Amino acid sequence: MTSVAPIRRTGGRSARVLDAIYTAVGQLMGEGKPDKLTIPVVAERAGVNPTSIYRRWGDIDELLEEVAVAALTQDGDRAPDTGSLGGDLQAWARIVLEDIGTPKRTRYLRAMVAARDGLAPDCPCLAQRRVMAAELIERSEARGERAPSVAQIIDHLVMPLYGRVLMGHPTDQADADRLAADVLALAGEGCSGPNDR
Amino acid sequence: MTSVAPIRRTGGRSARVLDAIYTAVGQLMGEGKPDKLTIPVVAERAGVNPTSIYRRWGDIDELLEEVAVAALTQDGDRAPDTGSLGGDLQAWARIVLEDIGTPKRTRYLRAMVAARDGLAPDCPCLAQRRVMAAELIERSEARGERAPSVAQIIDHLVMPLYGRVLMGHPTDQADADRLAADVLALAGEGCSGPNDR
DNA sequence: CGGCTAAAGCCAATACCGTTGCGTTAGCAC
DNA sequence: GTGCTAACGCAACGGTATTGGCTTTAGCCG
Repeated sequence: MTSVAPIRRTGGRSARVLDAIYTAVGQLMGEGKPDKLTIPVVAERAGVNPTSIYRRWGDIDELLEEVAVAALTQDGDRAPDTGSLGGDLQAWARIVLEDIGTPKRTRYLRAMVAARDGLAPDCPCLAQRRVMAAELIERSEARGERAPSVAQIIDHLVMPLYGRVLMGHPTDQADADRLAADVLALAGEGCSGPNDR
Repeated sequence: MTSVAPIRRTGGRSARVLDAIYTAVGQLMGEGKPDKLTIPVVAERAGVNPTSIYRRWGDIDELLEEVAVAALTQDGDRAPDTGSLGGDLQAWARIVLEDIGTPKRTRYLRAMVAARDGLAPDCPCLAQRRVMAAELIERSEARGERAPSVAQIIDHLVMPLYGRVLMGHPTDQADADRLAADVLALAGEGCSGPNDR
């Protein structure tokens, strides 16, 4: 059987509905606990029929995950450029903390983690971070400095911040600064071999 | 008003019911996603009336959180004692990864994170880790070695592991080893001041 | 512009969850 | 053993999420 290509309709109304749903989820996530976040509620807030949501996603968690990754992926933050790796790391650490530290973003993060099952090669919400880290490193090496690897920055700067936020551990700018300092120290010492993971 | 002390009944039947519920939650968590984990389901699996669960916890999330912290707190792991800080860190990193890397434990971790709302001074699932870290440090300093702080070990060894697991990022023993090596390097260099946070 | 049909809306039926009131069982203290 | 009552089991209720059938709207293509 020659299965005909299903022609998607992405424009006009569909786009409008989808956008309304996204913004509705965003609003509701910004307001309170995700516990009471149910499909009928989202539908009403979006001025959309619940059936549409059921048809398109089928499950709240799927919708939540989709919105969460969308929200966590598009951070238009520019990588800081202070002239030194230490300054860049510190500034960037503060930015990341500021970003994921807001209640809404924290809920998004938790929702995304909760929705996750099994192993996925790389989490979409870290992709942007990797790009940023790589940019910092590149600039640093262009200046002739010793720089840590992307993996090291992710593991020792981003992961602690994400972990703290996820666990609800209070974290302030000073903590971010210390993490940045530690990573910088790690770069200065080539102790752990090539470490180009 | 002399509020009479409510005499709890912890023995016999109550204990049996509670144990059945705990094991039921454990089984169900080991099987699949927590999405479909509802009170009636747990009750049926435990051979217990749903009312008992509602009365005692009132909410699934509370029950889940309680079981999760119970499961994540009681790790009877002995802190490894290899004779050197580097060896201890590496062995411990492997243990921790082995622990939280199992599907069941990972789901527990995710459930606990999802249940979290707002900021709490310290996450119960990290308390035991802190104790272990402190023990490692103590032994190390007794040998006259330079040791990192507890916070550093948590931030740079435990958090990356937890973060990776939570995000579903594939992690193997080699990754754990590298993290341990990095922390060790961090200890060797006193770059970031006293750092006794 | 007009036809085709994907996608949204509407409505009713269903299923399941959470809740409450009351009778029954069985710890704990004496 | 006996009494008291905490904790469990049972059953019925109310509400809300979910599903299916059908109609209506409006993208996309010629």
